[in-house]
Amino acid sequence: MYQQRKNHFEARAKVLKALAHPSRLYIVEELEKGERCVCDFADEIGADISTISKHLSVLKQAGLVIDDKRGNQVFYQLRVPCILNFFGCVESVLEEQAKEHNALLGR
Amino acid sequence: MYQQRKNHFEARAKVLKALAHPSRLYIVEELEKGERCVCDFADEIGADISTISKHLSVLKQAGLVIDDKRGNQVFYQLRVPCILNFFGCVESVLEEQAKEHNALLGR
DNA sequence: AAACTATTTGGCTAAATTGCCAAATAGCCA
DNA sequence: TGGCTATTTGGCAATTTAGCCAAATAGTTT
Repeated sequence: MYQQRKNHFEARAKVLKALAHPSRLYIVEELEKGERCVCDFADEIGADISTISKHLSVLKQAGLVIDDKRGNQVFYQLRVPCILNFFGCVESVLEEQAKEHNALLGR
Repeated sequence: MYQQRKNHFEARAKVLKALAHPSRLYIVEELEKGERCVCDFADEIGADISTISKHLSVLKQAGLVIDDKRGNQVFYQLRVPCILNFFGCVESVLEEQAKEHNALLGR
């Protein structure tokens, strides 16, 4: 059952891995508001532009964003509109953790 | 805007990272059907039991599963019920990729 | 063409992840 | 107690990832 669908699990994992980085999560959240160019992120995140560019490349490889070069800037936008809902569950995991943490502290 | 919520993005990323592995995705999918013990997975996945145990530990650390020792077995179950919906979006990313791939091949 | 801006790529090091084996731990049963 | 089963932990090598700098590429402007 695992071996037969191994490729499928690997493909899923690749998408999740692309999302599993704080800077990339921020980028995805920002892109939900609309397209952005690379330079928009560099200041906000506080990393080298080449680092941001590589993060965007990871998201692109995973099929999460598409890029569009206009002039000498490259604009990125989300390719799949459902990412935000996607995080509802992640949040509920974090909430459960918070609850338990508080319970352990006797609150 | 990023710096202020950095901790939040890091917490989210941790959860996603825990899910971002083919074997762990399989485990999560199986756990949706009900609790399982460690040994159930070893044969199916074809990895060393210690490897499976470590995967389960990663899921536990991330708050995704809880464990319950009964006798000399340890049973794991999902802690958060929404994980399955969670994958709807991942699937749509994969479908988009497939579409584009076919388009490039002129199908 | 030269200077300038925006982005990507290559190279490097440091850190994290994966998965195996061997050893340790815990519970059960004779 | 001793042996057996199930699971976890420690240690190790191989692979991957992250992020910086420097260099390359592409487009714009003078």
